[in-house]
Amino acid sequence: MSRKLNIGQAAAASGVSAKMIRHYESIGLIANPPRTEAGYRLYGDKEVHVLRFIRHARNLGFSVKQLAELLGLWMDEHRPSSKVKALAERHIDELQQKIQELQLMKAELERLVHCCHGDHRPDCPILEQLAQ
Amino acid sequence: MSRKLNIGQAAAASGVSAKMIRHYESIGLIANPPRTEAGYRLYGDKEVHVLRFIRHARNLGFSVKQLAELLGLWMDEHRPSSKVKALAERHIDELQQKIQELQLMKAELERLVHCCHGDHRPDCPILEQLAQ
DNA sequence: GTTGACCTTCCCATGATGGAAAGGTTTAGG
DNA sequence: CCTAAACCTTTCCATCATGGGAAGGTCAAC
Repeated sequence: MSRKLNIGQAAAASGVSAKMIRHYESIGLIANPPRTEAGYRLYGDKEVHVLRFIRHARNLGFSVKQLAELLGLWMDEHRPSSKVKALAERHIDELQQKIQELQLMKAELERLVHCCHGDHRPDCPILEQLAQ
Repeated sequence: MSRKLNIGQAAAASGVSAKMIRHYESIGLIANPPRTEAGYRLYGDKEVHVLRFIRHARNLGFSVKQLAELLGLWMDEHRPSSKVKALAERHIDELQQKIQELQLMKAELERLVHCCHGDHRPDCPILEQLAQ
């Protein structure tokens, strides 16, 4: 009883914008869906399921490239879960590296901000440090 | 005694790539430098100083837009340091928000990874969670 | 039967950075 | 003095994920 949805309805049902659905199709991440006679894309439950999977992975910060791998593993009945785990661990490492970068920036900025009076006078250790 | 540098030398002296120096010029972040008869850009100590300032600010994660503000304040003899401090604090907040986002992703991923056996079998809580 | 809300494709923009092509200049070595 | 290497110039294209908008076709409701 799963009647087909057009792209707007599929977007609403999956949380992926229509714009991005078309984009994912154009880069080959998802299959070309069937069309109506007028050319409207039609999505069934299965396609919406894939789109939701994509949204969840994107929410966890996976790149589209990693997404392609994840989708491949998801579709593969014979995947070893070790591959999925390794992929996720690689991503965790990337996230950690990014977090650390940002934390270093933040710590340095906080140090500078604590040194700055922040009043009407022009003297400012922040600018001085940037100018070195 | 500050002889003029061409763009490659200015890049080496400031740590900003020649490519980016031209880019900053094209978007109006820095002034158009004088040129030789052949059209080569020429940079003096002052310009290199500005470029170093830019690099330091970029290293702290300031956007080019914020950079324009920072440069304006740096040049302004009558700036109130409160403005610089406010700008920096705004940036700290942005960094913190980004850090938190990434930390949430990482925490969720770690939770999933800990549930996954990571062996030759296909069963994988990570994929199951993504598929929901 | 018209209007509004969809859909289609195509092009452009973001932000910071790099690559490469096609052509001119300068410099060092022979 | 000539040539080759190492510069410089501009212009275009690419990244990555996303959105905006235009121009035009379609569908549903009143």
